[in-house]
Amino acid sequence: MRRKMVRGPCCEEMGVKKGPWSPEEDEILISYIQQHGHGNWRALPKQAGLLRCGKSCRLRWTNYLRPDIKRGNFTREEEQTIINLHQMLGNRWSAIAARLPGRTDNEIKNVWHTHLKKKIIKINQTSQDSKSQSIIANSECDTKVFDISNSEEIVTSPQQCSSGLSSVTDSLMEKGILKNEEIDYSSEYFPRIDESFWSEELFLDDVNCPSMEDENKIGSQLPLNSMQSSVEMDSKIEDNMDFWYNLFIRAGDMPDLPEF
DNA sequence: AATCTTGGCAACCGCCAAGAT
DNA sequence: AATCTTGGCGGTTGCCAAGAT
Repeated sequence: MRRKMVRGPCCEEMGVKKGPWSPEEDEILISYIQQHGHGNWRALPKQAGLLRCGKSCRLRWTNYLRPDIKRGNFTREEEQTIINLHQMLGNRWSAIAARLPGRTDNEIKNVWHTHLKKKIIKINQTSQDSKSQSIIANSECDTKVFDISNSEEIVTSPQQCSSGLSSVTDSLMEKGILKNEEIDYSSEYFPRIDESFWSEELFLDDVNCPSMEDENKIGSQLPLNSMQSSVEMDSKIEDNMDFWYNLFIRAGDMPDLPEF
């Protein structure tokens, strides 16, 4: 019988330090990597003279010490990008981070859980009140709502998307991913994040939500509207990741929104 | 002023996939 | 082919500061 390999925690060794990094440790790690590169993370702490496990060193470097890390608050554009990409990819933080230069998956995950999710849930709850038959109302009002398998419409407004949408869908149709009859281009399928999303007060009476019937009509091939949980769908999105991302870049002519 | 609660974030844990042996 | 090692990822935890009571 084949046994599953199990590895113990990487920091089992005695004397290995855990918890927050001190400035001195940071300095040692930076200095070592600048001189030698990181090479083998497991061997690094010993060679650098750090009482840390390799994994801890790698995490500290990739999430905090790397020179190309961008610190500070996320811009609205970055937040919008996260929302859009999360809509496409679900909780695949590293894939999302790859589209946000200088931001780490950990940071994006944190900002999602602490800021963005709350805003969207607030919208979702308000939408539930006003649109009982909508897709959103059909979703459970907890964090699962935003799983790729069950996420609802969080995309830019029709105005924001319209310029890029037709070329996007054209291309997908060329590739055979999307069929013309599966698409309804009418703007009602694109509930919007408008200025109310970015402010503390939400005015959501006019959030556009597709009905279940509409959703079925659209089918399962349009990632912007109906994220599907299947691996097939997932890979289609992945294959066209740049394409979808470019859509959102093109759709970036958002209205001037107030600062937080 | 002291205590409790909440929110934000850095860091850890466990699992998995890929590459090496 | 089987086993081992490593790096990467996502979920979760725990600490700390700020705000509320």
